[in-house]
Amino acid sequence: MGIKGLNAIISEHVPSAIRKSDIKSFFGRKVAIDASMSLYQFLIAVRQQDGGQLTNEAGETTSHLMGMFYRTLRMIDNGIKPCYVFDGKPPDLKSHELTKRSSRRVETEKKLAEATTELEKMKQERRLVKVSKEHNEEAQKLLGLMGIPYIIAPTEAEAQCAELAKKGKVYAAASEDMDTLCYRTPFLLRHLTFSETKKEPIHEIDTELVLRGLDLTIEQFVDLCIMLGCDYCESIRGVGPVTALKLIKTHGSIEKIVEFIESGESNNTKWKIPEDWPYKQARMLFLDPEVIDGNEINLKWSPPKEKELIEYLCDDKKFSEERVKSGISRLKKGLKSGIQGRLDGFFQVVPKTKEQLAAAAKRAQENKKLNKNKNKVTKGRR
DNA sequence: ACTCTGTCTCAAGACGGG
DNA sequence: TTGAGACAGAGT
DNA sequence: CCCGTCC
Repeated sequence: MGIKGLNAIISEHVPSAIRKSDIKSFFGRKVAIDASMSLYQFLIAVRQQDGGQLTNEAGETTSHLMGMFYRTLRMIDNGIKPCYVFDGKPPDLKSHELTKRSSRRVETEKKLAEATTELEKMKQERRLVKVSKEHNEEAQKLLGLMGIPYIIAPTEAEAQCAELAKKGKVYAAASEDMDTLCYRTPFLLRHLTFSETKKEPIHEIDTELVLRGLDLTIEQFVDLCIMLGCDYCESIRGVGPVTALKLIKTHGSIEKIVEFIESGESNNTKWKIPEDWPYKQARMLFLDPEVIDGNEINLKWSPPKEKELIEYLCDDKKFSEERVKSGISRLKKGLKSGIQGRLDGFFQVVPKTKEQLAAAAKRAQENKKLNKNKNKVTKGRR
């Protein structure tokens, strides 16, 4: 999941592509969210003292519903209209990664069985967390009752989120996952959820500014990400972020880099290109992912189905009726104020004038130089 | 001196009462 | 699981 | 802010 060290590269080389802002500045915006990723976080994080998940009387897990319900409310309160995107089938290339993960699971299961202390059991249990079909379906049911739209992506949710943003159906993709940039989402929002309450402001990453700032085409950027390390294939051992960027800059593509290394010109014997390296397929998964055409998608935010929502959450899942009812009124209120929401699409399709883009790129370049000069700066805290 | 690797750590949600 | 940050150690 | 509760 994600691209290793990409965040660090962007912060260092193109800090101006990351705009930091308050959640309020997204009022009226629509955003696409990777649902499966959220569910995973909730399942891991929403726990009780004893480390167990929240459940109803029948012992069915409710952590994911809890998280999804309140996080969604929180966004609605702030005038943000979320659309959730669920993962479809993972692409074949990911199966290597996935089998690795499942063999790790088997080991963890063994350790769990052998675990003696409660603490040890808890630790292993957390590692075993997986988003099941049921979790996904329950979350979809919840969203349906809340009147929040969702989409089931053909493959990767991130790719579909980016597609929605590209076609102006939403303003941005909201995710912690940097690989959303590889799908060329106009904007990526990080920390959208835990701003306000927590420390960090929301980071809004502008993909075009990243490309211009690094002076790479999208193809080169994707190649860079593959070399940094992605989910789809190996990277070249011994080549870290610094070298990867240098190589892409001087050679322009992985093809050329492979040629360069194999020809021996690099007078560097240690770098080993992975065998049968499927970087071309990986590249295509980023450049041309399987998605539903955004133009065919019509996102609708509807009033909540009050009675059924109470039945589902309170009767079935044992949520507090008082809280759910208050949630319902928050939903209705948020929906009303959202009617005159911003027209995300309009400004996206014809994004910025050339002048604006050029000015922004220039700023990025200048920033880059500045940053280079003050080597070893203490990381800005706040 | 620089870069990369490996190993360690920690936290991960949302909310509110005190 | 991820990601980040910190740090040690090895290779160039 | 800390720390317990939510289910």
